[in-house]
Amino acid sequence: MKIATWNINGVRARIDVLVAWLKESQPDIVCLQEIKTVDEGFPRLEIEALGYHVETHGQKGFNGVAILSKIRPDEINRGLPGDDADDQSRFIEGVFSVNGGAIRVCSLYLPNGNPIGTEKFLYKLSWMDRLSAFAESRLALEEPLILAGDYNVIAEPHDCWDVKVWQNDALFQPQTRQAFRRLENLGFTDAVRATTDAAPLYTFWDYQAGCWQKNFGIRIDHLMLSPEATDRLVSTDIEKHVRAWEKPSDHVPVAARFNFAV
DNA sequence: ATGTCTCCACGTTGGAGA
Repeated sequence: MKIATWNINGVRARIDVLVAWLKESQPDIVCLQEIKTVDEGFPRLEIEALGYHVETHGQKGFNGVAILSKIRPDEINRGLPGDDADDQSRFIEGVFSVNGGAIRVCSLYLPNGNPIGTEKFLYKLSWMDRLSAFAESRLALEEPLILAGDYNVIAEPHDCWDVKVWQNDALFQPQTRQAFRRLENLGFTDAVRATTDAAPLYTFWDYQAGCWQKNFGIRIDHLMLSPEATDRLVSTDIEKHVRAWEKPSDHVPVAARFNFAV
């Protein structure tokens, strides 16, 4: 089973690229971020025509996440628990049946948090606290759980092209990296790092200043796996070639294969 | 340093967010 995450940067503007990629990559489950549309605006017919179920948690103009799946979800939960006043659409969870058991797949769009020293950075850190609490509660189920998405976290220095450029950015602050490590300390595994020692590896290249051409990228799109999911992990791919397509997202898909049987 | 995208709105251009 192939599970992928991709920050699509506007699904309405990117529908042709998304359809082309789905046909080529053939993922079983896709976590999308930054769909930038309300649920009614999602181009679901084009996706359903390829045999995918579509579950969205949209928002007008910004944010928005979705889960596309070849198999029908048994359950969908929208929104990250822990703050009823949070009205930003950044989290959706799907539960699927495989081998008679359940797997949980979450599509998350972690707040950017810039600039540091503002409410936006505090919101990022509190959102990460809520994510850790959610992850810890789900661990008790002892099920395969995949927390996939745009974390807006540069976890290690070799995950960016120049630490000097990022040292004052919310994505690389000590508090940000510490909060990310809390997930690892709970028992979650970074799927890409579990399957390769290669560095640098990037998943995002800014549209500006020729960053793609110069390979000035950062690795911020992650699949974090519970122990039960890590046990089933086979391989990962950062589908970098998609960044060179016409009208690309600034992020590329990141995929992991598991030996779950449907 | 701020070169590019996407989306929205008292829309045909500018601001916000990334």
